[in-house]
Amino acid sequence: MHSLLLLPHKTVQYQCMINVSFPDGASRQYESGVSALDIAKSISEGLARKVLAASINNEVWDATRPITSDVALKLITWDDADGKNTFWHSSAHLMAEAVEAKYPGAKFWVGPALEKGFYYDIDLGDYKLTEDDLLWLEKKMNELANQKNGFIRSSKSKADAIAYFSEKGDQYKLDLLQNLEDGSITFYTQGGFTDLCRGPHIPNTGFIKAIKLLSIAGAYWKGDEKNKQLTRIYGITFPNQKELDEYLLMLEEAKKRDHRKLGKELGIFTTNDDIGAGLILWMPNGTVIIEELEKLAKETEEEAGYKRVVTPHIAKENLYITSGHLPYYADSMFPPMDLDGEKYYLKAMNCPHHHKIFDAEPKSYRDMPYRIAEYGTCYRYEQSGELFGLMRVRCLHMNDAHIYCSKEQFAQEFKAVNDMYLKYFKIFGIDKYVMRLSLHDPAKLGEKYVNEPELWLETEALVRNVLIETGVPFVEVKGEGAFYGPKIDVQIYSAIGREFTLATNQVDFAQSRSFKLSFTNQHNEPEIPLIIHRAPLGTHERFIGFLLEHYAGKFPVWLAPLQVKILPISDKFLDYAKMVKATLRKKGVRVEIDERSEKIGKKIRESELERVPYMLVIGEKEVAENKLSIRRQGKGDVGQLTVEEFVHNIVEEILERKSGE
RNA sequence: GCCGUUGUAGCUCAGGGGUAGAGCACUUCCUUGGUAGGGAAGAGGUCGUGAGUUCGAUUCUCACUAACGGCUCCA
Repeated sequence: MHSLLLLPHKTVQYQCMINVSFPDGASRQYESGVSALDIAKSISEGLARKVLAASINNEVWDATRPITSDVALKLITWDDADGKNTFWHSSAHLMAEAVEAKYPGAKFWVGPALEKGFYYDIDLGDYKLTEDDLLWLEKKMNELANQKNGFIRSSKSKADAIAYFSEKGDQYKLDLLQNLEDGSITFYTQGGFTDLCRGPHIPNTGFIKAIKLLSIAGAYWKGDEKNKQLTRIYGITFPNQKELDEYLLMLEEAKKRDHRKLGKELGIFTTNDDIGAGLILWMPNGTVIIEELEKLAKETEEEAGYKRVVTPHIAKENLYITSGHLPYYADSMFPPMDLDGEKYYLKAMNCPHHHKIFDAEPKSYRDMPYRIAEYGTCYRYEQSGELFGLMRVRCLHMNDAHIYCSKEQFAQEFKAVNDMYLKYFKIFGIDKYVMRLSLHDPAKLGEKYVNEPELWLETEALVRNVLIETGVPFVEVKGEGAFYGPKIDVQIYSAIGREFTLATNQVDFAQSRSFKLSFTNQHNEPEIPLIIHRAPLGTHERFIGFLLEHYAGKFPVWLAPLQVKILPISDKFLDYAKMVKATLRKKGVRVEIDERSEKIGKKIRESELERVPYMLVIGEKEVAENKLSIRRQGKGDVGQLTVEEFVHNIVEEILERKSGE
């Protein structure tokens, strides 16, 4: 279809040959003006059918774009990230074409590819898009895809482009054009739709074989909430129906381990309209997990030389003026209670309270590092639309601690904290996370970040070094630091793919000064301490939300709300069951008996669904042999043990906090 | 907070201008059964809250509230 010989304008280039080298080191000669797709065809038709784009000297190009100089070429298919990217971005154009067909006059902002799928932000005027419209659009997209329309690239001068969109009255594309340089402006047309676009695109729409439009959302133009809200349509496409089906199935599976669903099913937490949005009621099963986590934290922190403190949930306004939180975060705090002319705030963080404890008694270098820890209850007035299950709430219990140390002690202390994180992650088997070194944004000094450019750079270097020494891979992100210093954030993803900070380890070079904190050093001089804010287990809310999804509700034995369920086959064996229960209870094991007169099959089914790690089946045989039939959740019958053996095993499993896998 | 969707029994959901239904769970009875649902009967709902339209609203309209999908935000 795109045979070189059928393109007469290329005949002038016939004499000129170019050298194309391939990833395997081979190279071949082609006529100048050849496209990557032509080259693929010259290798095999089958390959050509799979080529979505091409990497030309490490730049992704349209597979159909003529190549006129010596290049290093790599053909890009669906198996490459760039291939999917090109495919999904092209799908966004296809969707835009369908949208324009239904709503002539729709104005388009941007339509990028995502990690999974794509979206397009569109101004539909007063029209409100419905779910039914999505079905119509899907159908239209399939129809347009079947037309196998090529994505045709063309260049335009900036003046022409401006004229084109001025006539269309498209202020969005005109805005995009402002930042583009003349000579680099390209348009792509497929079928009846033309869009300003840098590309690249797949050869034609026919590659898109399976289409699903997922959701409609509002999105502020340019991500600024002061701007108009555009309509955003999310979708995903695949080169075949099978992959789409698999993807949709995977989405459904992910929803099954959503912590909100599991939290309800397993009796972990609830909320109530009369109490308020984002205010979590921990039910008995959730409370067991909270207490186990606190036990772990207390043991770990005690061993690491922390002392525990307890502080009230409210404080006077002046505290937050001193801390500097109020000007930055007043909107995120519950409004103050005004009492006798004095304003009291619910605390949104524990730091200022802890600073006052540090300051309560004079400190010398002998007291340093001074480490104080608290599972502190904080209240944050998150905007209503931001609340999300356990992950984003208005009352949270933070695994907080503050370490006050000298500059010399800092690196060691910071590293010890980092090591504590890694220790925890090993216990929980957490491996899918990203360590993020969150830095300040120099452009926002004095606005979002305390105006101490040198201290920023100095502490950022200290933190970076700790990360390098630890050997954990990390990414650096500007503009994510706290207002008082850089930090390491541990980023995780919820079952439905949302990103959250699970834990955080922060440096603070500012608040010591605000609070006039100091200690007397070896030279009998006052010295300002550095402060480390750390929360390796984050908050109970977010951490347990994460754990629910991480374990899909199947907690390891030490965390499981109910660890053992005894299932007598009939009530004739209740006495033996009660004896076993008492033995386990004495060892601190959380155990219950299912005394109902139900069949064993039903008792097993329900215990399995409750995710009880161990089920003990007791019948005539067990009583006669003084044994237990053990069933492990998810694994079925695992054989018989004596009561003593089982107790020994489970106690060890709990004490060592074994992962159970 | 913004855009959109939703709110019916403890849970999952059907229904619809004439005050409501299923399955599971629950209670009682029968059943005493060996590794993922034994049988029967019963009880349970101001249809999220408030107002409006109507002879009549759970159903239509509006406001509020909460949840959900996003955006923005996230100490």
